[in-house]
Amino acid sequence: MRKEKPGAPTNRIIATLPTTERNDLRRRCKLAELEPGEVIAEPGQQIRQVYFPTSASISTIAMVDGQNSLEVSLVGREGMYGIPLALGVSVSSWRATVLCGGSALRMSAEDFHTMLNISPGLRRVLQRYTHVIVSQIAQVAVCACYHLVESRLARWMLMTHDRVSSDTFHVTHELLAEMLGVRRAGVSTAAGSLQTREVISYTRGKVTVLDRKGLEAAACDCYAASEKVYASFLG
Amino acid sequence: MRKEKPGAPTNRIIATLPTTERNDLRRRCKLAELEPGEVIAEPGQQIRQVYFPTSASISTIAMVDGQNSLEVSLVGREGMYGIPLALGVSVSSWRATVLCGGSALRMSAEDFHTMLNISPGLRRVLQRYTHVIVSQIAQVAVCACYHLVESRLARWMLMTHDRVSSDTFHVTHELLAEMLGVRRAGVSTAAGSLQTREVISYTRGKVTVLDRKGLEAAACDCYAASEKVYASFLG
DNA sequence: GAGCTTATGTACGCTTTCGTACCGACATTC
DNA sequence: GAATGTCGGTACGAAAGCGTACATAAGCTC
Repeated sequence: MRKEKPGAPTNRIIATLPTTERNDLRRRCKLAELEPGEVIAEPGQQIRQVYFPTSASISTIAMVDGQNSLEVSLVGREGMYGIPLALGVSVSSWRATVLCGGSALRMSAEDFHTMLNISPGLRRVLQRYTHVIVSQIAQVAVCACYHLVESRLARWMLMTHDRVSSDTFHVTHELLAEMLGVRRAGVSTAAGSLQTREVISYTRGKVTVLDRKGLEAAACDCYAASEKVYASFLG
Repeated sequence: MRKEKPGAPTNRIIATLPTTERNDLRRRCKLAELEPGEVIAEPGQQIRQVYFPTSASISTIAMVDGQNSLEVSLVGREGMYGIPLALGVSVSSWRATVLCGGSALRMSAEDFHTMLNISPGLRRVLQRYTHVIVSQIAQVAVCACYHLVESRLARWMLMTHDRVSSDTFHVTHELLAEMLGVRRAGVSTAAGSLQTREVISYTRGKVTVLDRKGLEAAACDCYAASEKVYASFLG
């Protein structure tokens, strides 16, 4: 395992662990460089690895009726991909893909089970993280049901902005449409509106957040609600 | 505790436990009669009791923007209300109300924690049940995003039909509208269409399922998907 | 720098649902 | 059996988003 430089990005789940358990876990991890678009899991397939992103972000997307889709959760360095394994389930319900490339600590399913057995701290933090994920998925449901595309887009931008620590990231309208469960043309219109107000700039898949406050104003309350849940249970 | 008659309705979570653990759990439960409309939990409040319905059904509803709402899960005798406690979280994110009156086994939060400590079988089945709930909430999100009111209504009817073992149950259009996240008038139209086709009959809050197959045909694939998840992990 | 691919902007008519309102039917209470 | 409250059917224009299509523009390959 490569040694991280001091001040290097860390995963916040791992950061909560007591030193011994953290070292046990790190020893079983490999540092992986994830490429955007890389598929980590497909619905119905076995989950063979868990991921603790340190700078990458991973999107989990439910597939619907063979053609539609909806992002149900977004994992950055605040979380982990592989929760079903912690619940005694080894198959993935959803597709998981790398959204923003970057690094992540990766561990085999076997080592993960070993860690769950020997690390009470890991069990505890993952229980709470599961609760956060449940809340977030419910928030996705509510948001998809009630809020306008533009607000939902702003929320998505904010969540990604929090998860990758850069004002710039890559994602096309096409991909956003798949995640938000709307038409590509709908994303273009909403993004155009945010651009006109100089809240973001957008060129060929490269988004830059220009005005974070403006973005927060454009988003629905779902963003604040989600952040509050995270802060309460994992802050 | 009242003794149940042989053949009396049982809770399916409890039914999976080995005899000793099941008896331990039963000893800590009281049989409660739940009235329709009774509020079991409010968002932000402590969860003081967990419920294992044996014939009642409990609806958990996320509140949005102070006026709107959406049902995120439906608990009948196949499940339990109180999952957050098993994840180390003691406050409820959602409102929980009794939908169809009936009986449930009720246990205090303290006893529930004791049971989690002494019963590996309970821990295991509740982990799997948590996974099922996560999948169902994601299905709600997808369904709210993509499917028509009439299909969603049919799905809801099917899920309730499965959970209370009777072809007749009580629920007003008003309440259905709150659960599906649509207008009351929208529910009336959709229900009217199902009535015209003699799939259900509806009079002043009393629904009767006349044609189960017809209802399945009217529902979206979300129903089948949810049932499949349940069968795989708790069947 | 020509040609191709990918990404974005924009337009059109159509469908669904929304917000709101009103009315009739039924149930309960006095 | 009259009054009151609840429940359900229906109507209307307005809004949002859909499916689709086409054009422009930016990057990539050769």
